[in-house]
Amino acid sequence: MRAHGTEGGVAQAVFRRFNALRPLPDEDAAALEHAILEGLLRAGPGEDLITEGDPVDSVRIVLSGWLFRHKTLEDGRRQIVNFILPGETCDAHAYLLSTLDHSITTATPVAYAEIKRARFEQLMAAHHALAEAFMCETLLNNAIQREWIVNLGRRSAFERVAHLFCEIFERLRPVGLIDGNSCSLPVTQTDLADATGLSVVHANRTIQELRASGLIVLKDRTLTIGDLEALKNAAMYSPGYLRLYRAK
Amino acid sequence: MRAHGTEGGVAQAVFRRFNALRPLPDEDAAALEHAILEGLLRAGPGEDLITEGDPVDSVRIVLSGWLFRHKTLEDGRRQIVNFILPGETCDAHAYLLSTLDHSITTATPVAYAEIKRARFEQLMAAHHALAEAFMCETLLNNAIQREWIVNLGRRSAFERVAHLFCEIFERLRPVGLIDGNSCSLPVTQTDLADATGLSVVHANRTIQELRASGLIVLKDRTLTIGDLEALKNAAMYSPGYLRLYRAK
DNA sequence: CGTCCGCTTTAACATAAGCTAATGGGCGGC
DNA sequence: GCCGCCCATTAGCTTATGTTAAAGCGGACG
Repeated sequence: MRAHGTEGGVAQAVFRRFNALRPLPDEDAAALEHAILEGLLRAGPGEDLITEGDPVDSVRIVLSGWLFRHKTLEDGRRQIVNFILPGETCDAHAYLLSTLDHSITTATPVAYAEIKRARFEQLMAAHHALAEAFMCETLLNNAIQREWIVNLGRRSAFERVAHLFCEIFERLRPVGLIDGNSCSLPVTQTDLADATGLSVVHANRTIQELRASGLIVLKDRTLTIGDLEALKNAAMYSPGYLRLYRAK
Repeated sequence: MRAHGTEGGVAQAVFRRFNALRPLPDEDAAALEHAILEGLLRAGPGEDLITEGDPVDSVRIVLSGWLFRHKTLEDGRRQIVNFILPGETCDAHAYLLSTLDHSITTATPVAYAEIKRARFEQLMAAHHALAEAFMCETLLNNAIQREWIVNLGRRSAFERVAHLFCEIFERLRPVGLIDGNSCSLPVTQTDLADATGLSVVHANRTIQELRASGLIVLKDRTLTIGDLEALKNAAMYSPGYLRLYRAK
């Protein structure tokens, strides 16, 4: 399994992430941890956590495993709209709009915590820094989605896939899920195609191209990036939008 | 929400919009109106309100006019990431992340209100419903951006442009800016191309196609949609993500 | 009252990416 | 140990969209 570095309980990824995004006072962190421990759940791979149009009345925080948000057109065309990585929150505040406009499906086995709306709101009211941190989580998610729009609208297939790999790598870094220059990439090429707006065939061609140019190794669901700067250049990746600074 | 938005105050669009999205108690509406009136500003067309990387320390609410959010790659490729229409908020809470990850530029003359961070936070603290309403504003913006990702990733040029037109029409409706089956569309075809991830030439071809199929008339910056249902079908538009219900 | 300029439109050609289909490889079930 | 299934890969062909270039068009302005 993954070597998680320092000991830190099931919610370690969550706190590493908040630490990189917006550090929490001890007291607030403790309150959140408490709430998380109350609502631990698990899901297998390929499970729908929530489906487009479903009512939302809780907040889910991912402790381990990958999920993705996606929407599907009537005729079956599917677009993955974001990945949800360990430490990230599925739908902070989403209950305010009653229903979700997209579906969330697990890519791997997932451990997560479910906090009911009332409990969550009580927590936010009592802990201002926590409320701000979750707000930041939502804003960051927003920023990532904007970058995806740029990716789909203005980057070539090659750049798109390269960009996605850079982003995932940088998002896994603060939660301690990269190992040297490698990280796990537990999704199929079909998923990558649906995330980059490409056909599976072309996604595969593009990955071959990335391999051929020596920028990546992708084998056994493990991504290795020899020269991250080179990959970022190839992707026209401009740092900053992720705002995950204080990471160690 | 009695007097606010019903008569022609400057902030009418704002209150109509909140009324459709998440109605405000009179008291909260009054407090917001007060804050808006304190910070009235204007900008000409083609002005950058804020540029990628700039620090943010206020919230801007658009009273009239169009703007767009955009990001530009090093080599000049530009992607419009969203339009900001009358009644919408530029960057609620964005100050939490210190700087903005994209630029905001006016497409037309714009009237807006600027509320300083401290003032805004004080307002949110004192008026819970207002805080929730702005939260909804952010969430809705998020939902729109997800739909744009689907648009760019999985819809054809024809569907994309059709979809954008449907969305704009539906977003203008609750603020009272549609007139029968027409609305203003004060942007160039270059802008439409940058919003749909197309080249200008192809955007133009696509608009011709939409005209030829009788779905739209676009002339003098005015968009007319003869049969909105037909256009929605052509666009594979699925309602719901906008959540602008209670509109009259 | 002509010229410049920004925007739209058209044309001709180039190419990135889609589609269909077939093959191969690994792995679990029987 | 063989079968079937999911996933990755390759090939061959089609097409949607990009690119470059040039022309039309109306308004602003001197």
